[in-house]
Amino acid sequence: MSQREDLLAGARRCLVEKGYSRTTARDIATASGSHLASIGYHFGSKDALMNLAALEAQSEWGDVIERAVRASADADPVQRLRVAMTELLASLPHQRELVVATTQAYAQAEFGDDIRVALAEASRQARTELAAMVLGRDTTDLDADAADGIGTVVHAMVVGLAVQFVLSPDTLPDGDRVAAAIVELAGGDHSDSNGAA
Amino acid sequence: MSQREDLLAGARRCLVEKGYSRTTARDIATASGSHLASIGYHFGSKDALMNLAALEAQSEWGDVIERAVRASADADPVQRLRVAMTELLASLPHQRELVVATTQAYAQAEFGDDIRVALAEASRQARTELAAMVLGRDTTDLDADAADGIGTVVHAMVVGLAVQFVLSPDTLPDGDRVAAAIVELAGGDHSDSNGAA
DNA sequence: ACACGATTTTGACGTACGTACAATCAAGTG
DNA sequence: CACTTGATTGTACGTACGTCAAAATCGTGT
Repeated sequence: MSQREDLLAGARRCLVEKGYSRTTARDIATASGSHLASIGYHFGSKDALMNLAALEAQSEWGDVIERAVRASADADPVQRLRVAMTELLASLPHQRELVVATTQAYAQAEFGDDIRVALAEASRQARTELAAMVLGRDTTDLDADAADGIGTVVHAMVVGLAVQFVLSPDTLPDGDRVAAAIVELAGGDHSDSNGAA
Repeated sequence: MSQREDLLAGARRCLVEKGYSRTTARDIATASGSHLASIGYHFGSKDALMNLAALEAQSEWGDVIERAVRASADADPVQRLRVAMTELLASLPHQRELVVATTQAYAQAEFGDDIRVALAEASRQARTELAAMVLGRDTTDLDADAADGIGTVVHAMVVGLAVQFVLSPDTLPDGDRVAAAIVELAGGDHSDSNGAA
């Protein structure tokens, strides 16, 4: 394993354990077993390394979410939302580190053009893919505007639930309830709905 | 205006303009026109001041959201979701500073018990109030579990849209589309729905 | 064996950091 | 006025910071 990879891994660990603001170049060197000056050699600066590590973590989390939501595409269309929310909520505890690192990335977006542009592009792509998956159609087989709406909403749910999870991991309702809440929010006044009421 | 208040205001300005990680005690002193040593006197430490400023901003943003969503309570129940989303999205550009400061607060939650507990409590309360407002009922007149689901979903939408707004302010759909997307997501296959399709 | 580019290691430099402490000031109280 | 209490200011301490230059080491082709 090259020092470059070690440093990226160490930077991510620091991102999760100490946060962006409290991580020093020496922390990364120690956490990665590499040497302080290698940061400058491989990444130019400590901030560049941190941003890269944050982006990498965000990207990985995106992959996890994609897998989780993709599971819903196979489901009965009626159950699709419920499955997607359940999978999403179930994945959060196992991916806490990635979620924390992603919140650190979001917080840096406002102050670094590179990281903001990368996150914006990732967000755009996530919306498209999430929309396609939730609707169970191909990416190309969508009305662009409508898909953007669906993708934005699903992405907002993902990010919003992730933030709430970081703030208070034990107070999130389960997927059934979240799905039911979305239906109710949409004005779904079906007399039966579910058995939880 | 006391130096205490000046420092809080200056800390918030720095939070928005430089971010949590890049703000130094001297930045705050300069931005507030106060003296460096006053930070320790009034707040104990620079981090304590920053956390307080971040929490204050989050709380103010919560008030703004509350006002925006409350406007939907007066609306026709059928239009309620659409009004709430429109008001929410319309408020974002005017509150960009508060939104940015809030993302900074979220990013610190994992690493400071005080700020995490405060944000978790604010989140809990926001869910309850948002649920009551969106449903147009009194806070006490709700099934606790169902309200928690609704509140969680609305809160997730608020936070999720805010994050997307920070990443890319120009790519958010309007309230109509977001509301329509929620309906579609919920399986709302009404043949008419709205004119956007 | 040698050369040479890429990487790793050493060491240190200059600086900017947060905080502590004493001095000073402003108001209130007898 | 003398005294107390709280707020503000001036200053400096010790340290931890990010970065760099140069030396050492490695890898590989010849």
